[in-house]
Amino acid sequence: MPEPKPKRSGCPINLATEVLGDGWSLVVLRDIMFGGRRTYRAILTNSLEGIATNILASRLKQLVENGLLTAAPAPDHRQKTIYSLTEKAIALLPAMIALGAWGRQFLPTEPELAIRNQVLEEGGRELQEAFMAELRETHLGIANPSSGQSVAERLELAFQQAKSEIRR
Amino acid sequence: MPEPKPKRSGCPINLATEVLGDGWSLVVLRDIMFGGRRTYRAILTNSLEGIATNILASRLKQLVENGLLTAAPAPDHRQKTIYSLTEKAIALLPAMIALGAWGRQFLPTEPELAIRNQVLEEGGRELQEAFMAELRETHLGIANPSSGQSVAERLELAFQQAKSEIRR
DNA sequence: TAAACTGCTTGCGTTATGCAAGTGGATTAA
DNA sequence: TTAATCCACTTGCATAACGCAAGCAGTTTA
Repeated sequence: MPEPKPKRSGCPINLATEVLGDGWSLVVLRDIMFGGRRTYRAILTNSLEGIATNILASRLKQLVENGLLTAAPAPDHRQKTIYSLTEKAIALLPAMIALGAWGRQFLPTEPELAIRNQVLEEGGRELQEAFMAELRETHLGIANPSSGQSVAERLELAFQQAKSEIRR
Repeated sequence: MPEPKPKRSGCPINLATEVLGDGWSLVVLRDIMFGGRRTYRAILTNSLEGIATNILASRLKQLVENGLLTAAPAPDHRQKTIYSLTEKAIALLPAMIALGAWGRQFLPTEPELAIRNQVLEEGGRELQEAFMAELRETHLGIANPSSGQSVAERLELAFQQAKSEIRR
């Protein structure tokens, strides 16, 4: 059995850094959380930043080991692996939104790539909770009683609108 | 003149990761922001995680290059460098609090190291704003009209209380 | 039965990290 | 005045991580 490697310290910021403090973990989680990618191939071929195959494999493995993802074979294709967010990963949403809001304010973001984050930030705690409930339904199978247009749909719509506005 | 190196993408999460996505940047910022360290030596000798000298030097340089810190010689000691947070770094506070809250919930944090984060999270937006105003006064020289006990003092008090409670 | 798809692994060169020691200027104490 | 200490690093070197391109083995589809 793999014993947990010793932690540098018990400070929450440090521990979060030890889990997520590399160049790819948050980007992979973003693609699963906001982009709806569920497989190695889906992440790889749609990767905006061009993640390398070995890096993606190692990150997925690490995220599973750290309890942020679970892996299960696809029902229709034994070799295909479906990755699901855990509650631990879904609970990262507020931090990701805060980090994205900071990025939008201080870093040279592109509007159509920032729009999902903007919608979620402006939607406040209510919209964030609704999105987390959707993620829990999609990834954990926890029934979500909310009705009407899903947050995921709203995000996708905003993204498409932003894209078309930029093209003209 | 140093031309900016090409970004992997204009996504806010990715850009934030490119700036902060390593094992030390957030930890150094934490020590300056919450620990009140202002010099290389102060960070190094109090480092909970035992940062190496060359890594600290390279991170400080990087953080200055990325506009999160400014460096100025100390008035009493020409060789001593005082680092100050920029507005860009102070604006990271909400994200750091959110990340710390996540760490407290899902990672094996130690109570006395988590208490500052907890106080700030439970204090809500109001306390966060008050602390940011204090940081702006301390690091940017922007007058802070607020009176009474400072947030920094409250955090320190909570930390000392947590420490003494643990020792018995 | 072959082609395409699946999730990887492997080799290899480059870059980053980590440890220990050293450097050189500034300040302080005897 | 001189020695010790403080200050912010740098340097050398070993190890680990990253990044690119290619390859691989099982699965499914045409």
